[in-house]
Amino acid sequence: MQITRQADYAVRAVLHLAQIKNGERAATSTVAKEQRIPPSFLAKIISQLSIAGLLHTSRGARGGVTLARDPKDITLLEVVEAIDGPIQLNECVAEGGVCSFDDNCPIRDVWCEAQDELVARLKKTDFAQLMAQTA
Amino acid sequence: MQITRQADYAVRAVLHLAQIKNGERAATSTVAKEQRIPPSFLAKIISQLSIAGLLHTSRGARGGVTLARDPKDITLLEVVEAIDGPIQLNECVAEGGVCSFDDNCPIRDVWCEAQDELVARLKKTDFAQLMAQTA
DNA sequence: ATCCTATAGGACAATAAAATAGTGTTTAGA
DNA sequence: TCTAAACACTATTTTATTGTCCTATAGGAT
Repeated sequence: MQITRQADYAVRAVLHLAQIKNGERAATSTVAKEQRIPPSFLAKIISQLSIAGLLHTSRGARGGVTLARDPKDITLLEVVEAIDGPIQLNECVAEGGVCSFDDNCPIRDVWCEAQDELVARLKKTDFAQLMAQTA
Repeated sequence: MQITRQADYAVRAVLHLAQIKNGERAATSTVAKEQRIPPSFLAKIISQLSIAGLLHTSRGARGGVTLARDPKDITLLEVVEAIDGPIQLNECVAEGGVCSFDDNCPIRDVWCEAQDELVARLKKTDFAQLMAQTA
């Protein structure tokens, strides 16, 4: 019942990028150092975030990473789900509906509700808000 | 970001016991069969729930398991935490405060809030409520 | 007393997932 | 063209999860 280290790193990395003025590029290695993330681990995370369309990367000398959108248009939920996949508090709470019990299983219901609440909260939290709190 | 199978099994087992009239004892093997839980796995789960004080066990012939309290006095949170340990959405959200960053880390804050909300919901859900929904 | 049944609990196996390291390739700016 | 940086793999290490199995032990019932 915890997000992975990867997702936490991803959130910190995105917040770091959001805090750079003028949307300048930052090297993965720099982000890694400042956020204390194992560099080669962060590389993979950056890659996934890029595939998810959350940030742009550019290769070559003076290359680096930037946010693909305005911080206020990136939600915590997007970043977490890009890394950890969709949030699912219990196995039976899935699209396919793998629950082998009743359709009106009370256990499934309560997890669905709790999950919806959590997802809603993460969805309404964007990175502009997170930045504001630091200052 | 998911409760373990163990915790899910525990919840189903407790709900099963709650549904037995007159608080009669049920054998672990019976519960296992009806809830489709691997029997020897359930034995260990039952043991943990017993240590946590959520249910009473009695050995010997015609022994079995009963709830230690009224279903309405057992919360979903208690059962889940008895098995999975305290709910912690992110590593930095812990008692010791292992977060190596600022005290006012915005990331930590948002996870704390989301976690509090989730915990509150699980705490206010008791097994009498869950039973009511089945009927 | 002595069966018989059911919990208690430890050892251990099989996956699975998470976290990290490493290595070479490709790209593009200076 | 040299170099810095992302990219794409692969491998390794560690830890958690999900079980199984086996033996001990307690306690009713006869």
